[in-house]
Amino acid sequence: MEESGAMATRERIVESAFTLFRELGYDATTVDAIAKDAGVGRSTFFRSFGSKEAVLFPDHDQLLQVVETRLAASGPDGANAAVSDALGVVLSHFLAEGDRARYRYGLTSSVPSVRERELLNSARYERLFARHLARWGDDTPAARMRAELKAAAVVAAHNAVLRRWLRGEDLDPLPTLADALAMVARLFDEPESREPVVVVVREQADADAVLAAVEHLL
Amino acid sequence: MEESGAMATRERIVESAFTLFRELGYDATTVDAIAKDAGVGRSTFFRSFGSKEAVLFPDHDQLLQVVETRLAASGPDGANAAVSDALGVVLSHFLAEGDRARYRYGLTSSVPSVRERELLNSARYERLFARHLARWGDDTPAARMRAELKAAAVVAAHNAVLRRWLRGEDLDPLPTLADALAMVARLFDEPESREPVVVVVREQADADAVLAAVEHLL
DNA sequence: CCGTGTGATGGTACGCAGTTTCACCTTCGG
DNA sequence: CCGAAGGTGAAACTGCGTACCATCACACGG
Repeated sequence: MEESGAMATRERIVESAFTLFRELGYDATTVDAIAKDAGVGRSTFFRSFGSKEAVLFPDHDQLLQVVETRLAASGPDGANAAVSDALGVVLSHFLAEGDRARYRYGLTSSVPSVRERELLNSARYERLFARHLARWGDDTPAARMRAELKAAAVVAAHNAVLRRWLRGEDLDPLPTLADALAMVARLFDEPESREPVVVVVREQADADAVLAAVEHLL
Repeated sequence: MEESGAMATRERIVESAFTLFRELGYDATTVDAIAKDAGVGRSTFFRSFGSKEAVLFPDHDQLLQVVETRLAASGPDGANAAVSDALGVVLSHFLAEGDRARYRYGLTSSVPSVRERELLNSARYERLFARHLARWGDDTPAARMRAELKAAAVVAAHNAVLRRWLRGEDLDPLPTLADALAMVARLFDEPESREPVVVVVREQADADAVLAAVEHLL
């Protein structure tokens, strides 16, 4: 009861909500109607989901928890892998939702409050990544700034890839996400001295001396 | 009347709102109370500001408009300058607000709906920058992704700098913003071929020939 | 001087989200 | 059998945001 029963009511509410949203439209569907359709009281709806918008993202909290534990499990070494894994889990979840995710995306385009809720969800992810990226980095202002920027970038990358899939422009977005995160890594994780190195040697110098000079410069 | 008069009522509403928020707290202050205090009807309040939260950011739309025109005025050449200018205007506006900005920041920490509104405002800036950065870049998927990432990064940079100032950790944030944006530029605008360039010349070659060879390589 | 249109305002009523309160009903442990 | 605990439903309530309407000020052409 505490487990499968409670889950069943939750899922029943979500099912009723999406069905009614499709039939009547989001705005025209009241919370009363959803609760009535799901066979529960209005109180139960608000106890299960804090708001009408939240029922559109029923797994958000759980997903956020998964991301949190994955990031918390990593140290500075596996940082990029942890970020990739975490965002891969999130993206995969949306892919698994299928039609439901696509319908919700349609709502974000037409219903302001739904779009806002979506943005807030992204912001929560960004805060999570920023916190762990800061933890993995140095304690200097520059490093903390880098963490903020990288957090914003990785979440933006995920969102851009997700949106492309939602629009039907990308049928296999997981490799695209990997590419995008590789781009972020290339942008952020390169050595900081970027000036081209110019080495001037005697043309006749022997190869070992040249290599030694080059290695010394680098 | 159409200009100074309308502005006066707007400013009077804002003044009443902030005063009452400080006295009673945000949640305990109703829109009715604000309108009554400002000597206008409730209708006028909602015509001037679409929501209770909007009165906390009275210049947001105007500021967004300034940013839009500044970005629209630039071509791909002055892109970084346009971004810096636009964000400088935004940051300067918050600095000019002074106490009001700091009080609002306190609200974002304690009142969820205010924090959410703040995040939504940032998201609007991000969309704006993403649009123009995409316009300035190529029409390839990689370039469009870069535009999304850079938009997220520059807005995150501004927000991080602003937050440091709001917390009193940075008394002169404009140079800090310049530094942060320089970091973004360094991360995003480097040539993609990052291998060090090694130029080999005869030691006795004259300087002009060496420079010509170097320039040719770069 | 007078109608008429137009735009801004205030007032009223309404819908509905979200909160609070309370009564009820389980289920479990004594 | 009983009492505590937690989940449920039914209400009442607050307050935001919207819709509608009556009013007023002001401009314009007759």
